[in-house]
Amino acid sequence: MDKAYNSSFESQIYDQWLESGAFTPKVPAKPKEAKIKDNPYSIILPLPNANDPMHMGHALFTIQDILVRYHRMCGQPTLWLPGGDHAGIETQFVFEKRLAKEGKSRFDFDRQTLYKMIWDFVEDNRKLNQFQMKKLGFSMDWTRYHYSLEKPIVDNVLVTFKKLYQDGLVYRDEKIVNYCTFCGTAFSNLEVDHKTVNSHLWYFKYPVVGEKDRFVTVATTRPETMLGDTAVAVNPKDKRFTDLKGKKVLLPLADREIPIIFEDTIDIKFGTGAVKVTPSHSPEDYDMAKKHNLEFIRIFDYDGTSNQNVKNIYRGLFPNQLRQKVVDDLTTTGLMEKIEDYTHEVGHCYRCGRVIEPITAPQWYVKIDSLAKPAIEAAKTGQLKFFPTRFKKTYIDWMENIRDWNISRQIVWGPRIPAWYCLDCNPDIKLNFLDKNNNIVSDFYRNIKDKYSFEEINNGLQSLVAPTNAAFTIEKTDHCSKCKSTNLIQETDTFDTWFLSGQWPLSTLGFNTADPSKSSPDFDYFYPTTVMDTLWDILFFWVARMTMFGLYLTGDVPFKTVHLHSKVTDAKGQKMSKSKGNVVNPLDMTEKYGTDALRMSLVYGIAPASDFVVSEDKIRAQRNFVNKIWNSSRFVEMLIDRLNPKKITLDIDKSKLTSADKDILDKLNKIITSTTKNLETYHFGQASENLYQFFWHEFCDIYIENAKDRGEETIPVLLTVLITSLKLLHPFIPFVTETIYQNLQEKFNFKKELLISSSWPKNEN
RNA sequence: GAGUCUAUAGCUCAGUUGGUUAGAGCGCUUCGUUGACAUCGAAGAGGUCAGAGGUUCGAGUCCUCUUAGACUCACCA
Repeated sequence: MDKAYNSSFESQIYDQWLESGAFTPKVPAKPKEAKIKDNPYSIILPLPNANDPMHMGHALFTIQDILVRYHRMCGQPTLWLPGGDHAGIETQFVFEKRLAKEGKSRFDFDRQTLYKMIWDFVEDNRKLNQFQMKKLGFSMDWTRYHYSLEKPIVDNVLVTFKKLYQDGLVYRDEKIVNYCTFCGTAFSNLEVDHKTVNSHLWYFKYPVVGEKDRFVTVATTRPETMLGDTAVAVNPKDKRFTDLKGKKVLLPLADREIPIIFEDTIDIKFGTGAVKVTPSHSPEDYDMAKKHNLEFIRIFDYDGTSNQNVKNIYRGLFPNQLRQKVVDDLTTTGLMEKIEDYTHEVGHCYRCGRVIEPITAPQWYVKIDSLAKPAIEAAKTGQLKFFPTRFKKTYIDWMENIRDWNISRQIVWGPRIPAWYCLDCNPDIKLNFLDKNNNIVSDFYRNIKDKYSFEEINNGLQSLVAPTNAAFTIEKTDHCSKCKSTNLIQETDTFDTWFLSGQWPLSTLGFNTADPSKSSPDFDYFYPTTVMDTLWDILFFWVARMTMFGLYLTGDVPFKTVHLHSKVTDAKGQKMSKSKGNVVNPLDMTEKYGTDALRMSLVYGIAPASDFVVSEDKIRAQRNFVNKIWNSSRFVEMLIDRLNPKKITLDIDKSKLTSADKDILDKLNKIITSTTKNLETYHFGQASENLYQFFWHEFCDIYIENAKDRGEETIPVLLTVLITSLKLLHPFIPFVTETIYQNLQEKFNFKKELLISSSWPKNEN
């Protein structure tokens, strides 16, 4: 053996594991029946974004590898299924940043071309990502790898959409959505970051119609939206306004008359007690408008600028520009009463960081109540378990307050929603496309149908906006069943990524949504999977959605236990992310200290679901531990050589044990028990710490030191403790333990087997 | 506004259902070894376990309050 552990063995060892088939469990002929007897163990990998190079968050998949290696050694058929996610908006955002560097934008391309470009970009990175996971020693079944845009997976997801539609759970509506005008898409509530912003509260006066010198003063944080006001609301109990019943006010700068409405939800104490109502740009106002049947006037377009619904002088401005102009004009006309400092929460785009514009837009929704109900039940009954258990409450709270899910995104990168509109039946569809000369055309179909052929429109299509009353079919047909037109165009909205990844456990295990009886044996054998281990920050995004889909489609949860692990932070306690530029590359650490050292340092001493700071010191300390294991093994070999025994055996003669022997064997049995228990209960930090202590300070410092003065009768105990320790340590530090194990087999002619496939030790007492 | 979590050695953190002198890594002091060990070993300094009260034979561990910080969720102008 070499004098020090050398991580250059790693790739060779990994290949051995791969070739042995240890990563690929066999599914028996009758999976449903065999399942009960075999007790298979399965984990679906939280699919990394295919465009993402490895970061420390991915390195935490080590936790799953530990679980998988442990259960495999326990003799269970074990599956760890890897994958890659196209990651809709995330990937398109990254790609658009690259375009911007070349001075281009998404508007320079039709959607087919843009899609192809992003596809190629992802393909280049996808292989890298797989290579990196292998480097970290992850014992995933690569024969079952899936990518989220594989045709069968997408097809299955489209079938789910149709099923939801047929069950009356999909609808279109034009509600207020969280719209990012920069990213050009709507987002779900989860994708909005609320940030505290120092701003102002503007007080300005609306003249009461028919009453000279009488005004209603409103207080607002968004003066610019006043151009879209369609009412002023006051509390019916507010005596200051009771005499205004049935009156109207004149909206300044717009010269429209708008009603005064009475609404219980208005806080009498806030501001002036009178609120301007802008139904198209404020969620609360939207609700009020629906209730009171008010007019909707949308003054901002989806590109973020003010539109034709405002006077010419206010047109074409971004919200902050318009704000300045409105405030100026109100001031010069003497209607501005006062401006106060005010701090409040404003929604920002989680992706690009810009202010979210609440805006009415037609979108696709999934009715969520009937899906959430069984998912709540599953958590309450324990069909779905959480670790740490406190997340059960978080999960249930969120589920109980859930709102309908906006599943449409106005981006290119992802499967398009399978709905087709007949343009001739729906001439009010707005089309954005590049004509054959690459000029952007943006107009309603009715205005352009004579100018452009359907082919020209469809080929250069960027996006369309169909009114909510537009008729559509969810099957692609040759011609419209009503008017026989062949000008059928597919919805350009794509699915929220989580709509697709929410079905990941089903898709990857071969569940057949159209005909469940035709699902693959993998599904019958491994579903529901055993554990879902993931970062708690996607509990709602992903875990909740998977649970709902799983229960809706199969009647069963997709996984029995949700294990939520800690996030990796930098030295300052900040979450590592590419945008912050504080990413520590785990692969650099493996180069420097070896994969095992990195893996061990990731779990050593961590508490479940608490933050975890990566430090090089810690990795270095574990490197020393790995080296200690290496050298003590080497020394055991040397000791045995020196003793030159007649026969080398692992059989322990209990009648001849010294007190040192008894002591170490007793401690070995204890560490077997505690490690097993700790792994079963997800106490990886404790397990690794105990093993570290045992191996180094009990076995090396005491027993091996003692063995230096003994004869060959020490050999069985020496080797038993060493080999058993290797097995216990294997899930944590697979490479060094496997290397030593094979070395010992070679040297002493033991039976040949891979440590990865050896059996988990049992307490002999 | 609602909720969750954290507060233990100079630093980063463990401490699983309450039970003998509270632990690890790094750092620090002294000595030894350099014939297994990227050194390693032996010994040691360093903590009123945020503060106050309570439950208990017994609390870092359970309960209440206070203080400080972190995070999550949220359509209040």
